[in-house]
Amino acid sequence: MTRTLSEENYLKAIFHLSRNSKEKVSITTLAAALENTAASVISMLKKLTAKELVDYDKKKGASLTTVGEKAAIDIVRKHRLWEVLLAEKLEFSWEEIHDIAEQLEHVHHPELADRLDKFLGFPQFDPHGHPIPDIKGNISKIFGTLLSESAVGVELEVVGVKDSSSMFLNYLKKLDIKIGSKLKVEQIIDFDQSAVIKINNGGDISVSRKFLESILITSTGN
Amino acid sequence: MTRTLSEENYLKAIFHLSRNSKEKVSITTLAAALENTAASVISMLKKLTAKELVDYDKKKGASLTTVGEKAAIDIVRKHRLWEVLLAEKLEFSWEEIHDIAEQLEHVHHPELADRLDKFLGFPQFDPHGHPIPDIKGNISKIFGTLLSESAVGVELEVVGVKDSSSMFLNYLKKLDIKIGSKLKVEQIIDFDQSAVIKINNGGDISVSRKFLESILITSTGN
DNA sequence: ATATAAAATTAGTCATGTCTAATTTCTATT
DNA sequence: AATAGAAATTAGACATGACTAATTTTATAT
Ligand SMILES: [Mn+2]
Ligand SMILES: [Mn+2]
Ligand SMILES: [Mn+2]
Ligand SMILES: [Mn+2]
Repeated sequence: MTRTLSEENYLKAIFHLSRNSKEKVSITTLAAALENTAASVISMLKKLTAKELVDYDKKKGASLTTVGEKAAIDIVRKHRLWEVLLAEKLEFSWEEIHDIAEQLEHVHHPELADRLDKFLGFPQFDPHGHPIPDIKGNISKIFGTLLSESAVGVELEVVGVKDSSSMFLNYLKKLDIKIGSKLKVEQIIDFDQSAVIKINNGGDISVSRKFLESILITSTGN
Repeated sequence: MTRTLSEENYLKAIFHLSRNSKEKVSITTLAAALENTAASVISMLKKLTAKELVDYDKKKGASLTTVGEKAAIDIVRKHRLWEVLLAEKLEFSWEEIHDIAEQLEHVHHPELADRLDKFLGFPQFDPHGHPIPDIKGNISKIFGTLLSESAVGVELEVVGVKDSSSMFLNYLKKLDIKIGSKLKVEQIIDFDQSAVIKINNGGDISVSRKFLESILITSTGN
């Protein structure tokens, strides 16, 4: 009953996608997330359904069974713990760790996650600000809200990113934005929902709606 | 030009097998080492030959090209560095680390080995006493000689194992033999080349020839 | 030199996981 | 209700890396 790399990636994708919208995940959505075709997704979902890791066919869309969700959370836990090790111990930067963790998350050993967890001092969040499931699979609420939901003029602090791709993180690096950076939304452009923001009380720059939806912040009073 | 897990395991197997005997490796030998059939080995060797990682067909047997050897050493380096991390940082024991490292060695990132190396303080040997290739691919001579080559009555110290399988290491654990343990060969049985040995100046036990060929020792004077 | 055994090779099959190209089934909109 | 477009599904192909069952080649012993 050991899972293949592909199976694990499907489970994780379903987990993340149904986490946001809370609903069942469509073939099309999964296909886009995994960069596979709909045909491939369907055949894998059949396989996962047979293994009782996924509920499908019912209406439209897939969801994880209890066992499937447990497996997915385990992968996410490993992924985020490895990211902490890569960043804190091996001195990899924000934009490098995700792709390496994407490989490390598939290393199997019953005790590995727990040993890592202990060695790292039971971290609560990974370097991108995402909560690390604990040994029992409990996940704390995500910390912070999307920058896109912030009011204009309020002093904000970056607590995480929604998108961990190296493309996005390299962009942030160029803008000198990291966890702890100060942001302020100066204005929203009605036309396309883009915005002008101020970074670390420095100069103003213009960013897209997509950008605003990829950063997690908290308000720091004011 | 990224290598698959299978390709990497073949390269590593050829490397280890040609290291001992210094000669080209036969299909049969490789098949046994990889627990695959001869037919499978041949088709993979053709593939690796086409990729110019292996020289084959010539006479009988396979050997690594310069590029292939570089790749193999890189995998061995990662394997052993990960073993050090698993043992020293994550507190895994002798017999657990090899199988996990077998997975970790296939994680790809150009800087990963070097970062690990630095974090671990540039270890020279892995927890089984095997030399870790340095950043340039240089490998120190293996430390110690086989227990099977020791004279009777000489005080010896365990410096490593030749066989890192959990089956063998669990056996050693039961015998309370680890790196640093004291051994003495009391007598060799002519009939089957088995031996009676003394462990840590304790009781005598009888072990097979295969056992004697799986332990690396140094003489400690006397 | 010849028979026998071992080793290498070829041919064909299979499981996985992907794809493309139909085809079918929904969903909207008029 | 009819119909265009989107989403899901099916059918068939393909790459990878294994396998089994011949067959051929090579080595060894008489
Ligand atoms: Mn990540
Ligand atoms: Mn992954
Ligand atoms: Mn090992
Ligand atoms: Mn391996």
